[in-house]
Parts: sequence; structure tokens; C-alpha cells
Amino acid sequence: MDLNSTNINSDPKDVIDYIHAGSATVDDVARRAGVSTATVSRALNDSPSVREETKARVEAAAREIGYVMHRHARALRSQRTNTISVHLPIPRSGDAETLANPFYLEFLSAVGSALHHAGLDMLVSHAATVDLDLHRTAQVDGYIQVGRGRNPGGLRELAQAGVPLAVWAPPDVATDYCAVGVDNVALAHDAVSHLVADGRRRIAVITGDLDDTTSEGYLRFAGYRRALEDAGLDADESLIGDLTSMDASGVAAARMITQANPEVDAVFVAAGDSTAIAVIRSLQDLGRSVPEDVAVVGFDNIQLGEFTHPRLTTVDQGLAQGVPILVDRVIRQIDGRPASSQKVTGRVVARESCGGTHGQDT
Amino acid sequence: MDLNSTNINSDPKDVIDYIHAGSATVDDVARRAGVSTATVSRALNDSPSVREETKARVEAAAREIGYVMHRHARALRSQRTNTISVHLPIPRSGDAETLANPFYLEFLSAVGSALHHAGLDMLVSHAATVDLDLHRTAQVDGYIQVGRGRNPGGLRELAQAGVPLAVWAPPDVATDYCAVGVDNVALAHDAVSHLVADGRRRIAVITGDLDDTTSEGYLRFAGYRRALEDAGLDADESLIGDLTSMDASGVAAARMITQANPEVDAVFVAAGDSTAIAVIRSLQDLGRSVPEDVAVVGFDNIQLGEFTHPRLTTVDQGLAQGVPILVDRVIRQIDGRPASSQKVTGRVVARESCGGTHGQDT
DNA sequence: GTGAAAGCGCTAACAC
DNA sequence: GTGTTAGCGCTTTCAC
Repeated sequence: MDLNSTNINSDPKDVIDYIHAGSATVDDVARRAGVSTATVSRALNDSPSVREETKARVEAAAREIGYVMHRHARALRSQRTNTISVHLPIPRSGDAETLANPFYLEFLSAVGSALHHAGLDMLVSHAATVDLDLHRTAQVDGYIQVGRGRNPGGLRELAQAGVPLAVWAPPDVATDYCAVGVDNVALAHDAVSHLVADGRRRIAVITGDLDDTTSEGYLRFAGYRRALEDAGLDADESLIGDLTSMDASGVAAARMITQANPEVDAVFVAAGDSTAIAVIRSLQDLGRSVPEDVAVVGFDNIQLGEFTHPRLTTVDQGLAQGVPILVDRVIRQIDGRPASSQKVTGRVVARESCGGTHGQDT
Repeated sequence: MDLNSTNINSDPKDVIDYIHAGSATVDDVARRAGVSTATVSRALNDSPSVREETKARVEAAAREIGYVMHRHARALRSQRTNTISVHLPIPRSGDAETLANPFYLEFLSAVGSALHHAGLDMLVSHAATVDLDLHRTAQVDGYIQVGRGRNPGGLRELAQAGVPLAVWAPPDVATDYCAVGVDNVALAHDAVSHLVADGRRRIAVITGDLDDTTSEGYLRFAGYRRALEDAGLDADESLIGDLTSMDASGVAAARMITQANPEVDAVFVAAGDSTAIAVIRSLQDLGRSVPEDVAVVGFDNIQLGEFTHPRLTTVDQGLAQGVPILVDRVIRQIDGRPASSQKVTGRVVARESCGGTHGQDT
């Protein structure tokens, strides 16, 4: 037998491939599978124009040498990054910008999970809102934003420019970009009606920014007002607490209730559970008991609300149902398919902080 | 005048550049600044080997046509992605994996801010821990992980392989990778000693996994035990509640205290504030008042702890101080500079849930 | 159904 | 101090 013959079974190149596992390229896979790089690319991207048998061979080769795609090379070439940028409303108090509201964690967690499920990476942006300027520098496939933010015009522009984007917001307000979320007006109405049914007559509201009439804060406020009207109650100006002019500790809010309006017997904290919990505590500090003297209802249904004293009555936004839809909508847009807005079903979760339960409960 | 003459003042190319603003490339900048692409690259990366005047000209040109670097092209060429992957311990209960602990949001927020400050993007990974396998597919510049996780060996491997990595964990336990964090043993010791100083004698502990002797849970447990020893108190087996075998609602924990060990007068919830709050509520439900009957101390100092009833005594991990250090350490490693571990100063924040305050307070 | 070859936008040698 | 050139790893015409 010829000593110079090549031993086909243990090609030294194979060994090298193994050693460099992880930095293998399409070329390596191509060589091993005995096809061209083009075929490798097609096979790995599950192109229909490659024979099943070839596909299998390529996949085997890739697996054997531990090939993993270079995201950036692909992004450069195909203009697809497989990354979604997520934007949360970051409160900016001076330099110390913190995300304190646990709702965002639960949201982020749900989005991350859904994106991962779809094979997408999640980039958490420092920017609270998306706009065209940001888009030019971001280089991601699409965006998810919580709330319309202070510049809904930017969202409209983006959508018109064909940028894949889905916003966690009530879909009924603006139809010119894809929105997924609960009907804030209706849910706020439900929450306040719940208080009314409980016998509360003097109901205050703590809300976020009311400037923008399409903001969650405003919508919830609208629901609050309508509920009062429906019940034939007074919608007194002095009962409206704007969080933007108050501290996050709830002290100012509680003072507004106990001092300026001592007859208040309920508060709808549209600003969210975090604030609601702080308000409850401040009310207690001022000698009011919850729910006996003052009932409190929050918004968001954060997990900790179930463990406060009293347990927090709140409004669930249906993240479990809504977030997968939200993610689906971005993906559809990336694929160039139509992506309609979608209303998500929320519900009032009645717990101790508002006294009785009316069967709407958790 | 020759009608065919070119109007130099409004070069059509300029117009095109403006229209395509955002998709301008180094070539466009180079052309406009009258230099080569190499010079553009150098100028934009602030290379010292380019004259200030040229640099200024390039920068001006870039600004004028709205040039923005293509991250993926750069990543492909320079093997630098400008992205850090962040890993949080995601509890996996079946399919519904959620991140419920607000501490992680506060952590994430701080990291995001620090990374942004350094011009880096934050990728939030679905994976709870980093390892070599993950690294092969991740293609990011570096990693930040919260806690050692279940596989510290993986961290060691990574560090040995030269992968930039910084872990939020006590630095004293393992020195073979970069760790930044508080001294869990000492802080737990402080917290429990605080209870002892308060006159508590029968102190239970609720902890996470105790299997791994380098886990935060174990270290805090060790601090607990040592504090009891120092105080000459019993470290009774029956006072140890392992959260891995209990529900997150705190019911089981509270039952352990009230039923199996009714003489317990304090609980150190090493598992964290989230759990501590749930435990408090469960204790109250079982007829115990906090802190009168049972004092409770948590860990992490989440913001909501200040607003519960009673306000939560806890241990602050010094995120504000520590996280920037953590981020600095990853960056150092990316730059090939040495990155030592660093101990962060935490402190007991004494509030109502443990009764008296001893001046260590917030 | 598969291959050859041309780049995506950038940076890093290497010249000068 | 600046320009020329090659090529990072991939996808995608265009041939066949």
C-alpha cells in the first residue's frame, strides 16, 4: 500500500476545525459538507431551494464543528440584526435616573421571554422613547416601547417610515402605529365604579402627566371622570393630584387628601401600584386607615401588591396575554406582513385596600 | 455663459448625501472632507495619529451629512461590538419564567445607566448565567452577571479564557474571576446582630439555596449563624427555612415560624426584600404583629420597602457605589487592562419592621 | 439545486 | 500624518 496515500478518515483539517470550534465559518462548514458557502448559507437559513439531503448534510457538518453564525457579519450583509430594542419610560430626576416601578421589570421579563422564544435578542435602551433620530443610529430590526411617551408624533413618523414598531398602549387612541394594550379608560372606569359600588362618594385621583390627552395618565383620568359622572358624583378639581408636582413617597398625595380634602373616602392611584403603595403608607402615617377611612386602588397589578398590608386592589393589564401579541406584531412588521393593533383584556383585581370584593377578584 | 457648465456650488452629490442621511458611509464622509476612508476612520475613532485640523474637518463633514457608524460593520471588522450582555438569575417555574424581584430592576437600571455613560449597549440575556458555550454564540464584548449562579466553574473558565466578565458577588469568596459586591457574611452578621441588640433571642432565617457554599444565600446564612454564636444563642436547625422548598408567598415560611416554632421572635429573610414583604404579610395573617411579636429584616433595600407597613428593615447593597465599579471592571478587561475584584460597602437600614433603631438607619 | 463571485461598511496593515 | 489595499463572515445575484 502506498505510504504517501492520504488518510481520508482523519483529515487534519477536521482536527483544526474542532480546535477552533466556535470560530468556525461558513467556509469551514462548506468544506466539511463538500458544498459551496452559498449552499451552506441557504441550508442554514432553511431555503426551500436546497435539497433535503444536502440540507441535512450541511446541518450535520455545522453541528460537528460547532459552527455558530456571526451575527454581525450577517447583519452587515443582510441588514437584519435579529435584535429588538426595548424602551421604558425612565424617570429622569437629575442625574440619578432610576427605574423604580416593578411593573417595568415584569414587562421586561415577559418581553425578553417572548423575544427569546422567537430567536431575537433584546437590547434595553437608555432612551425612553423611539424616534427617527434614534433609529438612524440604533441599527436594530425593530422597537418595542412602553407607553406613547412625550412624543407620539415620533412614533407616527417611524411607522410611516416603515420602521417595525409596537407600542404598549391602548390601541383605540391612535391608529397610525401599532399599539397593543388595555383600554385604559374602560379599566379606570371599572376601578372607580368598583369604589362607587363600595359606597365611596368622595373619590380622589392621583395621576401622572395630564398634558398629553393620549397618555395613559390622561386616559385613566378620563375613565375616572366618566365613572364619577355615571354615578352622579362630583368631579372636583381639588381632588386631582398630579404626580409631576408631587414627591414619589406619596406624602404630598396623602396630605392633599387628608388636609385639603379631609372628606375623601377613596383614591384611585392611576399612576401605578408603586405609587399606590406609597400613598397607602402615607395615609396610614397621617392617621387614616385603609380601607376603613380611605379606599385605595392602584394600577398594573405588580406582584408585591399581593403582599402589602392591606393587600392592594389594582387593575391587571394582562401582560401574559398582551406581551406575546406585542412581540408578534413587531415580528410581523419585520417580515413585511401587516400588523394590526390589538386590544388586550385587563381586569380589576379586588383586594383588601378597597374594602369589599364584588366577585371581580383575583 | 456655457449652459453645460457645472454649477460647483450645489454639487448634486451633496444633495444625495443629505437625502440618504443616516445611510451615509465612511466613503461619503471621506469624499466630503477630501481625505481617505482610513483617515475618516482614524479621525472618528480619535486616533492620535491624525492632525487636529484634519480631525475637525472630518468631524464637520460627518456631522453635515448626518453620518452614523454602522455598528455591525465595525463589529465584523474590529471584533468589538460595543455591547455588554447582562445576566440575571431568572427563576424558572415551569414555562412561566418571570423576574419578580424589584431588586433586579434597580440593578438593571443602574447598569444600563453606567453602560450608556460609557457608550456601551446593554443586551439583557435570557440566560441566567454565562458560560463558555454561551460565549461562543453571544458575540458581545463582555458580560455582567448577578450572583455566581449554579455554575461558578463556568465563570472561572471564562475568566481563564480571557473573556471580559464582572460578577456582582462578594469578592472574598473566589478570586479567580472579577467580583464586585458587598460582604454578605458581614452584612448578614450585622443584620442579625441588630436583631440581637434589639432583644430578640429566637431568630429564624429564610434563605435561598444552601447547596452551594459560595452562594449569596449560603454566605448570608453563614453570617446569620456566626452572629448567633457571637451572641451565645442557639442555631437551631428547625429555624432554617429553605425557600427552594417553600412557596414565594411567604405562607410556608410564616407557618414554619408560627406553628413549628411559635417562640420565634425575629426572622432574617436572607432571600431578599420581596420575600421579606411576603413573609411579613403572612405573619400578620397568622395573627402575629410585626415587629412586636416578630421582627423582620430583609436584604437588598428595594425602594418599595420604605412604603410597606411596617416599613422594612433591610440591608443595602450599595448599588450606587458598586455598579459603576462593576461596569468599569468589564471595560478594563475589554481594554486588556487588569481588573481587580472590589468590595462594596453595604449597610443595615433600620426601619420599623425590626422595632428600634440604633442609629445605623437611613 | 448548486456554485462563483461580488460586495455589505468598516478598520488595520503596510506603504509613503 | 495620510492613502492604498485587503478582508472580517456572511448573503445574494447571476450563471449553469
